[in-house]
Amino acid sequence: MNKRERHQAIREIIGSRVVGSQEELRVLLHEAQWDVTQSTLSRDLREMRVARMPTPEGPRYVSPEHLGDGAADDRTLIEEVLPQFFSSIDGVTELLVLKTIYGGAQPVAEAIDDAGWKEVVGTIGGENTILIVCRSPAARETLEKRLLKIAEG
Amino acid sequence: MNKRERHQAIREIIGSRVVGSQEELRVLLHEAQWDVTQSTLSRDLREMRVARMPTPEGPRYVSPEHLGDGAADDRTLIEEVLPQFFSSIDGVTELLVLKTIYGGAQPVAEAIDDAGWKEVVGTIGGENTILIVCRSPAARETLEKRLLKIAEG
DNA sequence: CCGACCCCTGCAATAATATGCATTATGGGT
DNA sequence: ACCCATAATGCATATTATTGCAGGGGTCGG
Repeated sequence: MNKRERHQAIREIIGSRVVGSQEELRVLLHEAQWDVTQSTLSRDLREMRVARMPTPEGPRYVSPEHLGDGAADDRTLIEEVLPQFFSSIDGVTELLVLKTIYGGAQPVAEAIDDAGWKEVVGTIGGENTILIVCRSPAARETLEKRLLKIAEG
Repeated sequence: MNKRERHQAIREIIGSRVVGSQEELRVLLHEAQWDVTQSTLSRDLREMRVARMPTPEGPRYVSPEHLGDGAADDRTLIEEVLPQFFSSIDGVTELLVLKTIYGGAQPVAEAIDDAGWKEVVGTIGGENTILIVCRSPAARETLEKRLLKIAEG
């Protein structure tokens, strides 16, 4: 009887198959050892704000936050985007600040994430500035040189 | 008796106010000189793929393109929002980098702010990454463990 | 003008969801 | 360990949505 875990289970189910009614969901949950009534599911779905969307093939439940997932496109290579957007780079301790032309921060930040470099703890991109958190000051220096090299083409 | 125009009228109504039932929508349409039964509206809403999203204040109809809107509304509880979006966590010194699924950074950052934890100096959220500035490396470790625990449900 | 064939709609029956109330679990505080 | 306050749940039922069916217009080809 753990509501939070059950919510998670519900998300996984409605995210991976077509669920058209709360009764149907109840059966699917039952197969996964969750045993609750339709009433509870009605309340769960409200708390989770799961919407019921009618379609020609019948209604289906959809998590609002997963609706934009279809928009996800192909990954971008850092070698392609950085020379195109690069403006300047600087940093202190384990922080690296990379500036790009306007609008370039997001794609570049994404490309850096995708590169999967071990020196990188994480990146945050605004409009034209990216903050890169590095694992150490030494890692920052390594990364700074690498990015500069890539930026030059 | 023009279905297309009626659909447009429906879009305008549900886009400009809260509509909680088809009967309610029927009355509103009636005030705008559209006279149809609830049955017809059920069919219209299906053709338009208008979803019904339950909320604490009662159900409401939302156009598909606005479906994600309510997701981050007042669900500021970190326990609710983190398991849903969590991807990974890492950090250095007093910086903690939390990664989420795409689009999850904002709501989670907001939830962390709302939690009011003393270890947190501040947060910055991008698209799928949150930078959490902690009060000290020790605070960072404490927070990292706590968030990991919450993320697991 | 007449049918044949649509699509659209209302009506009424059926299916699905939401909720008031009573009961049981859960988490603090002492 | 006990008690209280709060939250979670099931049951029965109210509310809401969906749908099978039949009728009303349109349109097109004869």
